[in-house]
Amino acid sequence: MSKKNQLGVTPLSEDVSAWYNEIVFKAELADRGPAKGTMVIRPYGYTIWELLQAQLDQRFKDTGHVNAYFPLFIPESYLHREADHVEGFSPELAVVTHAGGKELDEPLVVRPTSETVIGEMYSRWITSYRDLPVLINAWNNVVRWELRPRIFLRTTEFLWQEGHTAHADQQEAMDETMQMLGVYAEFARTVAAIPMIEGEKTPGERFAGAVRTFTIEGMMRDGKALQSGTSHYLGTNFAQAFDITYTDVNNEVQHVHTTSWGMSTRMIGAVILAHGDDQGLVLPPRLAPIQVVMVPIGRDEDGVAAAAKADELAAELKAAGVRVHVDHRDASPGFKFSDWELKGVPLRVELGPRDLEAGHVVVAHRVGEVDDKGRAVKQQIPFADFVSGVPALLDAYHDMLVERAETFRDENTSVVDNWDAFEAQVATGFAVAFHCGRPECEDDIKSATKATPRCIPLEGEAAEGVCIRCDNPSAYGKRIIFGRAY
RNA sequence: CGGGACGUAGCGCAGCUUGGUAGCGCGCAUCGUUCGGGACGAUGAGGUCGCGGGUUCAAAUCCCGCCGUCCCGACCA
Repeated sequence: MSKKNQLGVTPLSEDVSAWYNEIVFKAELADRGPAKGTMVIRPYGYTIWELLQAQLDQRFKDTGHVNAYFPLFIPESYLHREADHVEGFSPELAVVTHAGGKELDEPLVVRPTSETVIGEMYSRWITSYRDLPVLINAWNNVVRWELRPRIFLRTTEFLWQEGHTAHADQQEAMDETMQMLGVYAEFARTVAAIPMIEGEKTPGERFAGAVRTFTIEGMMRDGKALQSGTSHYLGTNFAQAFDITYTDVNNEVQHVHTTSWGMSTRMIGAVILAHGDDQGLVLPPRLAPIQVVMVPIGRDEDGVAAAAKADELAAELKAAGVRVHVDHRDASPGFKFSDWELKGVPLRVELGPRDLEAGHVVVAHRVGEVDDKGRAVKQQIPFADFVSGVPALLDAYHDMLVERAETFRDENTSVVDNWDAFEAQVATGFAVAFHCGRPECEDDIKSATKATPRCIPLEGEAAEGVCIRCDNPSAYGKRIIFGRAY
């Protein structure tokens, strides 16, 4: 049993798993559903998802994509058309065998991902080079019967978006694959304040049915990696399986080259694990349901006056596009401070009789300088400056979170060239090392250290050496990133 | 599926060894006092002790069976 602080939360440093679960429940992000592995996303958590969705969706639109919706149920036979795909997903399929009171002629699988149905539809829609490219995204839910669920990180049913594009040739499809990887990395940094390592998965970690799989990998507060978005070049694998062909300018029939890319509710888990601390959640401002919380202080007339001023300032902030909330609950200020810290609100504003008289508010940042009691150093800001200054404060806070995460990641990443150093490094962070590229060697490293190749980074100097584990010549032409993963 | 822990009030837990009126803390409700870092007092509501059998005058407690949950591993966005 780990010791808990006064909030009843196990310290992050003590037990990350316990901390994570307690934060998710206490901050009211989500709750467990009645069926194993399912989750209820509560309003506070769902608002984060809506903010994430809106900002990611805008980026898809900006890069020329349109949204559509494809069915939840897929004929089981469809999955079998692409050999690697069915092999990869079969173990985790939920299959409907009975419906409408009788057994179905052909079972239906609940989509684990939609390459197959979408492939089928694309084969009907695409006939000419003039129909290409097809640039469609879908926001939906998928089901994968995972053996060990964890809220947000790996639930049986999860929400995500899956982009599916079809192109005339490899070059264009690869450009799309890389473009969307870049969109994810930019989004993660700009919106979620998480710096990501962009890279390619090794063959052993590739998506079932893909020719090449690219990933963004973030480092969580315990030094573990979280795959936070993927972009796949599928070659003509699905085009061949679903007969997606077009006639080119020379009147020759060609298979299209397809891509798929996705980001899921796991990203909420990434935000929790990348930024949180012993006090609770730390939300990046652009995903925070509440960016500024105002706590009026005082009783009787003082309290009424403070509350009125808080409402007035909040109305001005709201007009300026800030997500602000005034806490009118009948509870002590101290309670409210802790409560909003647990919920990760970036800026807290205190407004009491003394401030009213002086004409300023007291602002505390959720993460920032602390005093000797470990509490946020507060600053006094005149009313007028405050209202006009909040957007800049939030932007600066965002930048600080990015920098903090980046510094943390860099401090916990090391280039290693011998096995002992490798073992020590992956216990607490990322190791950058040579690898021979053999799947058996990857497995061996995993059973010895729990670490897996996270990616072959896009960045990173060309270099050759010997495998960190088996001394065979290195593959990939550069060092690759290893780490323990969620 | 393997290893571990656990199921008692909304939440966290004690009680079980040695069977005998089901408890504590938090939370909740009402009233009063409080209010600048999780305030305090008084009163009160809230339980088929996971489910099914068995032993017994009597089972949360002992016995048998089942179900479920969580954590660690294999799978994975």
